[in-house]
Amino acid sequence: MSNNARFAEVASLAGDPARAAMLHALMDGRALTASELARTASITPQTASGHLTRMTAAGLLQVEQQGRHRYHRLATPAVARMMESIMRVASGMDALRPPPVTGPRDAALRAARTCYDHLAGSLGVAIADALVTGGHVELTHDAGLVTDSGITLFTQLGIDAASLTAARGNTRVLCRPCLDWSERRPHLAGAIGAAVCARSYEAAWIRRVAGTRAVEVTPKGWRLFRDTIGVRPHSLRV
Amino acid sequence: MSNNARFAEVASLAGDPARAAMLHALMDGRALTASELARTASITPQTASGHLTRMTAAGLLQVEQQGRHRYHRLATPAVARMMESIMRVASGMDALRPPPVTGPRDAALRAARTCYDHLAGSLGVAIADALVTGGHVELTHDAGLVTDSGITLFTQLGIDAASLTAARGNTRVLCRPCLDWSERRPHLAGAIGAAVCARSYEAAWIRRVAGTRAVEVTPKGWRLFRDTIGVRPHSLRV
DNA sequence: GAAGTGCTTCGGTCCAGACCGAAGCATCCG
DNA sequence: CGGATGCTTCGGTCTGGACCGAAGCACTTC
Repeated sequence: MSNNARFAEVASLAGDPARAAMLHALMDGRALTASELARTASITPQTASGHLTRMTAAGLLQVEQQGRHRYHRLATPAVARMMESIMRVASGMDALRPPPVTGPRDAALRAARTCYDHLAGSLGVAIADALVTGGHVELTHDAGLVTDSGITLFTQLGIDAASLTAARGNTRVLCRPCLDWSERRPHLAGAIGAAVCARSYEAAWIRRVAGTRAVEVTPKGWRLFRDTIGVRPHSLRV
Repeated sequence: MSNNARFAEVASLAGDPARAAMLHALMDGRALTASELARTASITPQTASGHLTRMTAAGLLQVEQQGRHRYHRLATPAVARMMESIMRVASGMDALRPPPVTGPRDAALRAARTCYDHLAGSLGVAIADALVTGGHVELTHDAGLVTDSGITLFTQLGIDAASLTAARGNTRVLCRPCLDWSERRPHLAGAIGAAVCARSYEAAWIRRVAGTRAVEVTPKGWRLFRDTIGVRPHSLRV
């Protein structure tokens, strides 16, 4: 199959509303069963099965059999990044068009959600802002860098930032900015973003809201984000 | 229209072979006429016209009337990034599957091409490698950083790297790595990548190959890439 | 073994949309 | 002005694929 045909196949797989809904449901990195996915997409199991088979064959999904359940997850982080980049175009971020009217159903998602493996939404942006303001991270739309003071802070949070220098003799801890489709400003992604998110679950600073990508911040989490990271409450729209 | 519907619309626009071909033809950042795009997609002008209207309405393309020609270009860099990220998934980079067999028609593209606003392919990767080896750039899969020696080198090449520090009181010049779908390794993107590419055209180190995204390196360019940047010829597959 | 649950395969319906021919507007040129 | 060129709109055909009901298969539980 030619490059162009493979490209079109992948894009068109993401381009069906039912499949898009299923892919979105998987954007938090968890693995869901076929029936759960069918429900979120509001289609019958047999229709969902067809979709899932095609997406797995094309390399978008990975499936794992467990008893009589089949758990589906995004095959690679690259798929999550692709979803993000499509969302960004779809949200018309760069257009002059006014921001879309948002229903109340989106509120929780806009406040705080996961973006595959890191935090996004108002919370994600506020954390990134606080880190920049505190001089712990330098961030452009292209890339990001953890400063020495940042390494200290992350260590204090229980994240071994220094070990994330990664590959090819780098001395600096770099991180990836990810443009937030709801906030239209960058938040922290990459290895550091993933580590912050993982640690936040582990230490119970945040917890999942059942059935969505939204997360909620625990009282303990509020204190920590405010006192240790320096998140300004008024910068959050919750 | 709901978020999910807008997402699906954008993805499905990219998911038609004819439209995908047109979008690919625009990936070098130039603006092409409707008939040129119709030809590259092997469809009639009236069919192309419909496609172009839809893509423009959805914010994927921007159109500029000039006499009786209508020039179409990608609306924003975000669209180009979206295309890249879909290509990456489509190329199955992360899968264990062996690299796809490539026809001779791809050879020029694989050797050197533009990726919207920067250099990619074997050439792009070789330049990135040389910069890393020379200690001019630090690069992970997440982000990149131009070192002091890099700033000196870029200045010497006629690129004012220091002015690219960008926004929010950053002191460091950061850059974005972009995973190459043909080489499966990162090359230099972001502001620095774009500046290198633009300067390369300006100084005639490279030139476009008519009708494709492929570029060819001029003799002058070979010398410069080898002697000044330190590109090792054997690392290029041309 | 029998019954229940999760998932897939098969068969058939139905519709969105990709496509082209023909015709209609613009714009440019002689 | 008249003819050529670039692009769009209109009308009609046709196919891919999304969808569901029914049936079949796999696994689990009683």
